[in-house]
Amino acid sequence: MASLSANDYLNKYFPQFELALKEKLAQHTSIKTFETGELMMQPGQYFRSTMLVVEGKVKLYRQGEDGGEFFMYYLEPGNACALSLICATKQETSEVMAKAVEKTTVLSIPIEIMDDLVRNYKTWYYFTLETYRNRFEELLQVIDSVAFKGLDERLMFYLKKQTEKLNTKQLPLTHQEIAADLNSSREVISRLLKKIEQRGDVILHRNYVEWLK
Amino acid sequence: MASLSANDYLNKYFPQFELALKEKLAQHTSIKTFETGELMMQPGQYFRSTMLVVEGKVKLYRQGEDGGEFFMYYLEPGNACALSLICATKQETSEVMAKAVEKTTVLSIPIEIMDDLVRNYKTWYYFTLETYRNRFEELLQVIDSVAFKGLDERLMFYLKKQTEKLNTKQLPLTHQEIAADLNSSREVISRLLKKIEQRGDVILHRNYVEWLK
DNA sequence: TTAACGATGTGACAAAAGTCACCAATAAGC
DNA sequence: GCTTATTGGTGACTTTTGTCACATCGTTAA
Repeated sequence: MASLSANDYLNKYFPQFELALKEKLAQHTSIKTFETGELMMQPGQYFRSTMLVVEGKVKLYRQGEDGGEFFMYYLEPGNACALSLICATKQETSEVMAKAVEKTTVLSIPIEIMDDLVRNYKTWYYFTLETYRNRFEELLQVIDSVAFKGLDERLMFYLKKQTEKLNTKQLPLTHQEIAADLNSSREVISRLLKKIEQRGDVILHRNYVEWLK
Repeated sequence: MASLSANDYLNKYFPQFELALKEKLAQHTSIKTFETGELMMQPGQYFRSTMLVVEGKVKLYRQGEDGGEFFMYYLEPGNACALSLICATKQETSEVMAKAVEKTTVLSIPIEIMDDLVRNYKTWYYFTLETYRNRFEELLQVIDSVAFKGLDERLMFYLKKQTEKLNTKQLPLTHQEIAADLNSSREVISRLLKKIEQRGDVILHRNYVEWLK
């Protein structure tokens, strides 16, 4: 992966930004990278900047008191972290975990210019609204699946979302990892996957699950 | 309840708004009322305006495909509907149900002036951020309780929240209503309440539950 | 007063999900 | 090669939650 400038990234992943906004951002952002597996955000942490993802993939999840995890959604190039937008502006702490699941590059925008951005750049304002809205809707979907559906349906929903986001039908997930994301147990997931395999919707392999739909 | 003007309401429930903003809003908002039980928002509906709650109480909940309900949170005087803020601006449809649980009055702000507001009134901009943030956090709490906790703990969490929001320890809720809000069944809730009563945390009465903590 | 209705209590059973114990297959390191 | 760790499969059992059937108790309306 060649090393791009902030400007290159903005043109590639944020083409909707008006020219003046891109120039402004190029001047004031710094580029940061995170290694695979690195924690980018955790409860209690303060933000001095907000982040635009431009390479890699970030997994957002909630952590329970008992240490259990609960997957919410991924951020990809072109996305911003809604929470960092809010928390940076308000100087409050975040409530979720964010982990780089691939080598990830972000543009880091200092909070000092956030006021200026939202006030003077219409495309930025719309971008933040869009971001809030999308994350809100993702959360609503998550709530739906937990509130109204059994684990079998949630598993299907999860696998479907993974194929979309990971952009492959060979999902590189162990049963243990799936169980963690859904806050369930490995045995239960194994059994449900078997059922789904017998229905013909997936084929199980070692270390990956093949989605057939 | 005496009939107040938009200006009165703004001074009472939105004192943090700068003077110029209050004047602007007073000029452009209309006052709407909803009767107890009236639906204010439902999936698929478009918004031509956003709403500031100034009297009453609004219940926001998600509706499942099978018709089941799932309570998310209440809006009270001084709150805005985060979704109407987003949806009005973006001209997209909402995804949740909102119902007035008391006679409710709102200030209705036409979308035409939203751009102006966020751009030229700093206190408005902060207010919207605060609104997003609060709703986001409430959703995260809801997710937590469903993802990590059993029905007994969720029930406790629910009752506690109700005492805070309804501002009374005599919760005017039937077991049936509680079951609906938690998307469970009446018998299960009755049994769990009995257990909680035996622990000494509540006393059960006909048509209401007394919270003792 | 009485019939009807809504709210609640409860036992019996079913279904879903979690837990425990253990085994088998594969991969990785030495 | 052998050993070990990881991954996945499975049966037996428990706990939690949902469902069904029915009883009881107040309240309300005719």
